[in-house]
Amino acid sequence: MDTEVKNILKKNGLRQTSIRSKVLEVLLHSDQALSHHKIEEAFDYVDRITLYRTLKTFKEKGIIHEAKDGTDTAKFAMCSNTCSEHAHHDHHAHFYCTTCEKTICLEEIESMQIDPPKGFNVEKTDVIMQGMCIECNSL
Amino acid sequence: MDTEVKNILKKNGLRQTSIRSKVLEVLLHSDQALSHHKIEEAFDYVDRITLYRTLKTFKEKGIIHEAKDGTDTAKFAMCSNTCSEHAHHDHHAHFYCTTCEKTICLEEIESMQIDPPKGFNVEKTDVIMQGMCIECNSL
DNA sequence: CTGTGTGCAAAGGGTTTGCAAGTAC
DNA sequence: GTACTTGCAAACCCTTTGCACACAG
Repeated sequence: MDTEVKNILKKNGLRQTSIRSKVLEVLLHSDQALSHHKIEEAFDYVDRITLYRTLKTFKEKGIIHEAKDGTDTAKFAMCSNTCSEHAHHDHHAHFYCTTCEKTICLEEIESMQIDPPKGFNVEKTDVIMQGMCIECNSL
Repeated sequence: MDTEVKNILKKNGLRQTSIRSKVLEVLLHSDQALSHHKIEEAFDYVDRITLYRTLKTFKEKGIIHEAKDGTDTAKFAMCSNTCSEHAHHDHHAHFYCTTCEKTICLEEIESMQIDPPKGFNVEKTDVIMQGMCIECNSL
């Protein structure tokens, strides 16, 4: 049914299982980065530990990225197509709306554009904004 | 002996206790943001729970700020003098060195300068850089 | 003396590890 | 059939809460 999901798993040498498929479906159709908890809720029931491992596997394969949003729980979102096992490219800012509690990837804000101080080598930059998102603002 | 420590506690209506004084001393004389764990190590022995509460109190009073550095544990550093109970100003970037594992406050990088997308209201922006710090670079 | 601070026990939440049973290929 | 996945139990770490005792003011 969802050939995109199938392809992603195949491309990464992962077996087609109902849990993996469902996790990918949920993330693919989400406009926001989701917590472990939210993903868990999308299932009638899923073993929490298995879900942790699934997410870890996806992260290692470069299928999803873990977004920090300033809250204590990590959020997960699909990587752009250019990501792979050895090259992640989630170099964008993340916005956490304190009203609706959504975590949104801001692809338009390239986090790597910020210059570090002289003498510092930067491998990775995270930009986390908190405030009110465009949807909550227009209510 | 350390009048600065005394003054900070007095100014914030906190009692002079050995734990609080020591925590402040440690943070005042540190060039980096320290984890709960590192602060704990500065003591011969300190009750971990009490230390949590001490840090929480300091944070609420605006004496210290909690820096996120991309690792899973929070780091703590002194606030600038302009911070108070109701107005925090730790609007600077933080650098985590993956070599020496230091977390450094980059006061020169104002995190609030980054513009959010149209329609979004930003209350707080965190910028976290990871890489190699100036000291490790010159070795 | 009074209220703030501390120490200890317990509990809660998130996450990982080990192992046996199940399943994709 | 074989290796990868899953499910369950247990454990680990970080952090918070409750309560009795200790101590700064």
